[in-house]
Amino acid sequence: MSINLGLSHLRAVVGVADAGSFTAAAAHLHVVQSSLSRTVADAERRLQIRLFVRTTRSVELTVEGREVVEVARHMLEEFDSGLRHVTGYLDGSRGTLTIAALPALAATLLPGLLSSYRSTRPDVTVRVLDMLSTEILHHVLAGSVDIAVTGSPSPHPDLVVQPVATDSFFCAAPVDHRFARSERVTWSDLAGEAFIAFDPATTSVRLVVDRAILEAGIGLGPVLEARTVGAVAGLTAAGLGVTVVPGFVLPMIEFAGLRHILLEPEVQRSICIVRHRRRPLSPTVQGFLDTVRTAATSEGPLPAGASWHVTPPTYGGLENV
Amino acid sequence: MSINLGLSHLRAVVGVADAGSFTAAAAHLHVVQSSLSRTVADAERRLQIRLFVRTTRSVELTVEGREVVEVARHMLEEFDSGLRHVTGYLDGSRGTLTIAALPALAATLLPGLLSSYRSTRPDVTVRVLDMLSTEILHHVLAGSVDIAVTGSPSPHPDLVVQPVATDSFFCAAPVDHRFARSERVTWSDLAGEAFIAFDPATTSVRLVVDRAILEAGIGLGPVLEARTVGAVAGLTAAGLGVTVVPGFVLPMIEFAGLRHILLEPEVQRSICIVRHRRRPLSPTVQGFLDTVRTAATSEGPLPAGASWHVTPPTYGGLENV
DNA sequence: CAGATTGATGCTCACACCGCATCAAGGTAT
DNA sequence: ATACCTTGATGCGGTGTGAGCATCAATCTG
Repeated sequence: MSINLGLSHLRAVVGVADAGSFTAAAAHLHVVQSSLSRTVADAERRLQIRLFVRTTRSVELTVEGREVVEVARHMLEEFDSGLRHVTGYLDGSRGTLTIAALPALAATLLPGLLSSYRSTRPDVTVRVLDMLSTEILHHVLAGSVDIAVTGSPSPHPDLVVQPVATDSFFCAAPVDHRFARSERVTWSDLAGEAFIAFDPATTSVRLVVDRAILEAGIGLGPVLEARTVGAVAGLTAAGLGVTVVPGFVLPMIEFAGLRHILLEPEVQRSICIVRHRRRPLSPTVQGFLDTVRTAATSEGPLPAGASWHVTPPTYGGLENV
Repeated sequence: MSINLGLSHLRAVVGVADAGSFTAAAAHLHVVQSSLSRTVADAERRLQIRLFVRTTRSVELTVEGREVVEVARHMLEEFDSGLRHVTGYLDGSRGTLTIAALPALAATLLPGLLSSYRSTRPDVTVRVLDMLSTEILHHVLAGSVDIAVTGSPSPHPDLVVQPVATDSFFCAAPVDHRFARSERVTWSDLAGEAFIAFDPATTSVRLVVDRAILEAGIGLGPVLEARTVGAVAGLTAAGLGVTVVPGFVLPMIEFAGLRHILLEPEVQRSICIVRHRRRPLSPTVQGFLDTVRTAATSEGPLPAGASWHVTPPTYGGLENV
């Protein structure tokens, strides 16, 4: 005989737990305080347990309350994400496609793909949200985007990942730098070099670069950090150091007149399409995936150092996106 | 602007999809048909999409309906299991402990543990549900049991698995069989032997045995299948063949007066405690886990071929149950 | 063609939920 | 110390959702 709790009970309990106050939670949930008070009391009555200890001045979770809230929060997240998956899918059926992508990919890889896609489905409204890689995965999991295009995503049981391209890392240096005249540059050559790095909090590139530096067993010279591609390119062009960027970023730093040299040993990241395992594939999404596959097999143009990951013609064994 | 669907809508839609009929689904959901008809229509109105094509004689899912139902089903499963986790946890706080276990473990391993547990918490009501290994994991995932004791469970992201013991496999033979006089028996020795096997549909032991036989690269003689330990032991004692059982089953076949010999190379299965990652640990569950740890470290008595998996005193790196 | 069964619809009613007003209790400020 | 403010709880009235009952049109069956 399971206890009958509704969604409103869960939202009320989690809301109060998060806000730490009935009044604040009520405002946040767009109901009046009295209603919320009743709903929480009702939940406690149904569970036959006290979830909060209230004094007239403060609200605190009980031990049991803390556990219940954790489970309830997960239930609500699952419910809401399910709802978003459904509405997103239905929007897709009505002609909307929402894609999350890394800024560099949104600027270089996506335009060509979307141009091809537009020619096959001119009626579809496409939204591109450029954001950081961790944010991207959250959006896919939460169901607020149809698919995502990102680099080497961390595995997750609810995510289906399909590599579509690989992207090599280059050293970019000002034209008067000694690297600009050399035929080849290795990671070890970066030892002691003044370096312009991406902000680790905002770009996933930094992670890969740090790791490669670590594996080369060297130390950099003075490091200068910047958040945007433009700033990094500008600082590099000004002679403040060299930098390392993936191939898909090269077109975006062209303006600065830098020279780029493939770093050896070659370090690659894979560019992947990520979608939620349980999100139904709407016609618009399916169409986009078809476009990507066509582009990959026909080897459409890509920036230097990047290449399509050609999907085998038969999908046996491989998870079909 | 997300669409506002309630649990009742989801239950109605999934119910109709499963029953294939409004009337049947209404009966199953304990509402009248008219109410269900309205609820589904309301869900379709809110989603602005047709989920079912109805003739007056049949109901069929649309393409979109099929996708929506799949997501909705998952949402309901998640919701209901969350509810069961909460109520199960609260029951635990009130003094109830529900354990799922393989029949052999419920008969041999659990009694001693529960006896110790009873001495520390005499007020707790303990329920033991013995069932097959696949069923066991379903119950843990669905939240209908606190924990489970089973052998080598398949990994699952929502399951926390803690090995507590290992169990070796023995060949059991009638006293007048040649194996009964031999010092050692290898898996290869089983080649061509008449064999009493467990029904593969009802016991997980069969899987392990089949695999070991396969790896030994031999074929058995005539195979006789039975479903219960008693039947297997009886058939073996009657001279109809030899059998292979794990150590925890040995006490249960003692009555038949069989001889058992450790099979070489030694094949083991690990006996594990399994719990749901998000299920809060009630005092009763925590107490039982403490009892198990105490029994393991004090090396309490076990059947032949079985040994405790002593948990390292520090839990660094290991997932603490 | 008559009867049975299907899902949809008009009607009524009950209950849950919401908002407003108010209260008691416990902090805060002068 | 006392007046004031903020907190959560509660009495009350209104409303909307959802349930059940009765019935209908459409269709299948014999």
